[in-house]
Amino acid sequence: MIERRVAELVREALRASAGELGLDGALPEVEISVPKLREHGDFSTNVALALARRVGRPPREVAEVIAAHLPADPVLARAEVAGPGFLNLFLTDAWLHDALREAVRLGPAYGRAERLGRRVQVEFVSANPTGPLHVGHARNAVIGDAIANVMDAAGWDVQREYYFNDAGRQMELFGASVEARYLQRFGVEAEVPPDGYHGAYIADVAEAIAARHGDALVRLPPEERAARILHEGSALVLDQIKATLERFRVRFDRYLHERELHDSGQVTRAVERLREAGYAYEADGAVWFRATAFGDDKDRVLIRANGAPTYFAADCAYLVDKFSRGFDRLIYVWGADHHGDVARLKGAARALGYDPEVVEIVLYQFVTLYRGGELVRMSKRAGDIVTLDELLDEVGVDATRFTLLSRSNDSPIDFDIELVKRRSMDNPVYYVQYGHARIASILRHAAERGVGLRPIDEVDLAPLATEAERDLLRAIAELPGRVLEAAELRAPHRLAYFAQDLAARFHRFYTECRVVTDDEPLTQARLQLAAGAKVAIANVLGLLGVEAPEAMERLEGDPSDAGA
RNA sequence: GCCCUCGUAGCUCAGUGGAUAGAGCGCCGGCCUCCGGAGCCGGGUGCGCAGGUUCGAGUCCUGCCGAGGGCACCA
Repeated sequence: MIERRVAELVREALRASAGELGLDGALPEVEISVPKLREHGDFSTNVALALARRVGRPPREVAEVIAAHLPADPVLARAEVAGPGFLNLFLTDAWLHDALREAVRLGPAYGRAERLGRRVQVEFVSANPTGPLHVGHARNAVIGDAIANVMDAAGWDVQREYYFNDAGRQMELFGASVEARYLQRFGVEAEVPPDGYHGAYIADVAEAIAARHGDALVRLPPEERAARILHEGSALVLDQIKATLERFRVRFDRYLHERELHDSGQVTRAVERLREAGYAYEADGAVWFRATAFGDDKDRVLIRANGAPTYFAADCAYLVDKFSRGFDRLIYVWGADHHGDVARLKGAARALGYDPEVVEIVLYQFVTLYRGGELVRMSKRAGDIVTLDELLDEVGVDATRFTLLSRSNDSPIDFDIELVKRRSMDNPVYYVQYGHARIASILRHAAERGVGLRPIDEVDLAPLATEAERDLLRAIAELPGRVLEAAELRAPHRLAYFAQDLAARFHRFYTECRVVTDDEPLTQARLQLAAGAKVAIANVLGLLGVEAPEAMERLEGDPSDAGA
């Protein structure tokens, strides 16, 4: 990557000027940034600013010294000292051409870093199997999925995992709710518990069980019946969740059931381990975790007075399980309503003897559904929800994913179904996809005219000289760095913005530069540029889980459609 | 009350301590003999308030104001 090469040049210059600057000890970190203004060069570094105090000389003077020691390099055209002491570097076009060649040659692999040999687990969605997924889960799903994609591209070995909370009170309520509906279906008097689940989907689950067993379960002893229905009901919901996720293009390497942690004794062992470490104690008949030792507001219950372990106890067991699998990073994707649990989870990690820095929580704000400006109220208990499946039926996977990834995790999202459905500029996903389809169209057009893409190493790229062409080249060249950045910051939304930037630069290029002309060398160079842009857009969309179409339907009322 | 997140253009939002803070939407005006006009070009207004750290603060720290969320032997 070009930034690395530039940074190395600057480091060499630093080494060479160390004597003159009276610089002893370690060299400072060299940061390379892309200036906002063209006049400030292709890349810029602030080392001189950072170094000025240390060597006791004015920053501009330091920058001059470093500039004078920059090694000669075919990629480096010139360096300028500017502003308070920036060192601005102007490169030859060779680096832009190299980037384009790489994009075209590598295709789908362009922007993928070398393997780091580091392992990360991303645990996300992890919704209870008590009902269908909705938009809130959808945001969790796309954030986790995109972070996994992006970290994979950045060189991490990623494992995606879903944790089913299929034990505990909520599941019992779910089971009791399904059971009531099942019994009602066969004319047996039964009530859904007041704090149970009242949605229509509960009746659907009951119906599915009835379809399988008829009224056979009615005659079972109550305890056995409850267990059967809970088990089968949650399995049915789970299958439905998996199907929805599949459709949403979210895949997992592993599903872990909380039940297993209990049945295998891992929960008991984890609590025991906390006790041995001196971080668990008994009081009021319950077993407590000394969370206050780690900055939490209060101590937390591990085992209730009635002997039942809490979810937190299972979380501790899961933590032990995750650490035992040797990950370098453990990422949890949580809704902001769980921020209060962060301290105790990290505390648990420390108490169990692990490095809490390995545990990383990605929090995201809530999604509020609107329809044409009108708030869509949702209550899961009352069963008044718009399911993710319904949402996907109505607005589609691409628009849903892109929209949910187009805000920072910290920003709440107002998801207006009518707006996201619209194929308009309220909806940038189509702008980006259109860019991709347009390039595909150009390439088809060229092919029809008998103009094919030659191997890019045989093509002279020097004809790419206009501002629009160079801007597009730069965007393509920036992609690998953007991917690393998005991965490091766990901020996939940055790629959603970058995708729009890429598309915008392509659209301007398209408007200003005719690709297929009688000028053969120019045509060939521009075709290669278009092909590189296509790769870049496709790869960024791919990381977001959004399709890059070869063609799109023309809009009704599109004037270009009139004569076609 | 305590804790977390957020407050940037009329609206919705970007902006990992750097130079003149950006994009889309909306509004006004231009651009199709030609590869897809779902496009392109031009037009302008803004970092909630007050301190502090720094050569340099939208970004870091403190306080205040405002919005959302969390403070269970619930998830």
